[in-house]
This record gives sequence, structure tokens and C-alpha cells, in this order.
Amino acid sequence: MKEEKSNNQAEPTKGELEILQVLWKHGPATVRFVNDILNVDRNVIYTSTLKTMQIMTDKGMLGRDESSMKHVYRALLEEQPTKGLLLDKFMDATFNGSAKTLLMQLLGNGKTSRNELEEIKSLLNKMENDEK
Amino acid sequence: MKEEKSNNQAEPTKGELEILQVLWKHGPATVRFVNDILNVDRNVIYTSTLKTMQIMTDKGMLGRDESSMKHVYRALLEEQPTKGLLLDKFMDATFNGSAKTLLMQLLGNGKTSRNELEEIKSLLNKMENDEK
DNA sequence: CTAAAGGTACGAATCAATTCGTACGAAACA
DNA sequence: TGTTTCGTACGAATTGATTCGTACCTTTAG
Repeated sequence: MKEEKSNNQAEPTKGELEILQVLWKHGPATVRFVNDILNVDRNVIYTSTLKTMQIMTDKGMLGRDESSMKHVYRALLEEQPTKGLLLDKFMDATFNGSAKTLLMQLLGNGKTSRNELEEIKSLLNKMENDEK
Repeated sequence: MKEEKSNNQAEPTKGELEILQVLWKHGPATVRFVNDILNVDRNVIYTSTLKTMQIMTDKGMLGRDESSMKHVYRALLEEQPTKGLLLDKFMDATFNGSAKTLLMQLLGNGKTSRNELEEIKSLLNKMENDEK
């Protein structure tokens, strides 16, 4: 039986992630809609977005409703688990898998505001309580 | 005057990062040494590692001492700033630039130990004091 | 001196992601 | 009823990273 690489966790590429972010944020949408959003930030040609979304559909990352001529795509990958997986991979590759090291880099780079620091701290406290 | 893309921050690829990690950890080294370390985890042929390191040298990421036949390479990119840059990019692409969201994902995925949580908390406290 | 071992240089094949041109069908509209 | 507009399908070019074969030079062992 041929091995159908469908099994383990799907890892979207950078471009695929952009599309997923749009669908996660706005819900099911047409290629036109997604492409318009992408074009706010950078220049993408319609058929490029279309092609990518078709490939993602083949990969099982997206599903689509073809009942209308304007196909409506939806994300099949869930937001949380997908981002979690990406974070894990990134943490492994860059910080040797250490959450602490990543954190120190994140908090030490001066880009995290005082305000965010406070929110994070209270989040940590909350977590400890919940865990009890 | 031709634009020499030398300007802005260098972004190592995944493969390049592996090599940088070795050099950051062990200091200047020959291709042979780096390749041996890489081969602990996966299978890479010597000339592949060589080629990549040569390309990295062209890109200005590595420097090398050619005085001996066995060239000795060293990282020109600094560890902290480079990882910081990668983290920023990743955070932008995946968490819309929000450190808080990234943190919540990181702490919420159950992979961060109770112990690490404590360390992180004390780190946060220390930061607040230093900042004062 | 000669052969084997270990280096570097470098062109080219490969692979995946991305971009894009073109063909063609359906719908809107003048 | 054209004809223009909007959509999908799909092959192919492009791009960047990576891998690898081969040529060739230097050192070392015999």
C-alpha cells in the first residue's frame, strides 16, 4: 500500500501561513477576497494566490465549497495547534528547544512594552492558580 | 552605483542556522569539524557542508582563515542579534507581532515545565527592578 | 618517488515554493 | 446577441536553498 503522506501534522510554508491567517481571521472566503487582503501589504497577482490555495487544497490544508462558481475556501488546519507546531519547530531550530532561552531573548530585546510585561506576569500568575 | 544587498540584517536559512549554531557553540572550526557535528543528527555529505559554508562566506555571514590548507571558519553574525531578528520575523509572521500572543501559546501548550515557569517569573521580576 | 587520504573549488542536478501566462468557461451588461 | 469582465485550471518559468559529482591540489604514509 502506497504511503499517503497525509498522516502527521501539516506544516504550512510562509506563503501558506499568510493565507491561513486571513481565513482564520475572516472565516471562509473566496480567492478574490483573500487576494485583496494580501495586497494590502504586498503585491500578489490573483492567479498566484489562486494557485497557492489550490495547492493547499490538494495538501488538505483547505477545503472548498464549489457549489457556486466562486469557490469558497475554508481553513481545515486549526489555528492554535498549527501555530503551536510552528512555534515548537522554531524553538527547536533557533533556541535549542528551550522556552526559557526564547523568553529571555523575547523580553530582552526591548521591543516588549512595559505594558505587555505586566500582562504577561498576570498571565503567569493566573496559570499557576489554574494549575493548582 | 549598483545596489550591494549587503546593507540590512542578514537572515540565515534553516541550514545556515545549523552551521552557525555549531560555530557559536564551539568557536572557529574547520568544515570537517562542523560536518562531523551535523552528522550526529542527520546525514550530510562533506562537500554539501563545504559548499554551504562557502556560500555563507560569500554572503558575509562567515569569515575564514586561509593561512592553513584547512581553512578555519568563524561566525561573523553575532548570536544574540541574529536570533533576535529571527524571533522578530517569526513573531510577525505567526503571531502578528504580538509577544503576548506568542507567550500565551508557548506557556499554554503544556510543554513548558512548572520549573521553567518559575524561572521565567523570577526573570520578569528581575527585569522590572533593573528597569526602574 | 608514488599512492592514498584528505582538502578546496565549482558547475550542475534536484527540490520545493512561488509566480505568472494563457486558455477557456460563465456571467453581466450594453 | 455580442463583448467585456470575472472566475477556474493548469503548465511552465523562476527563484532560492541544498545536494552532490568531479577535478584537482597538498600532505602523508609506505
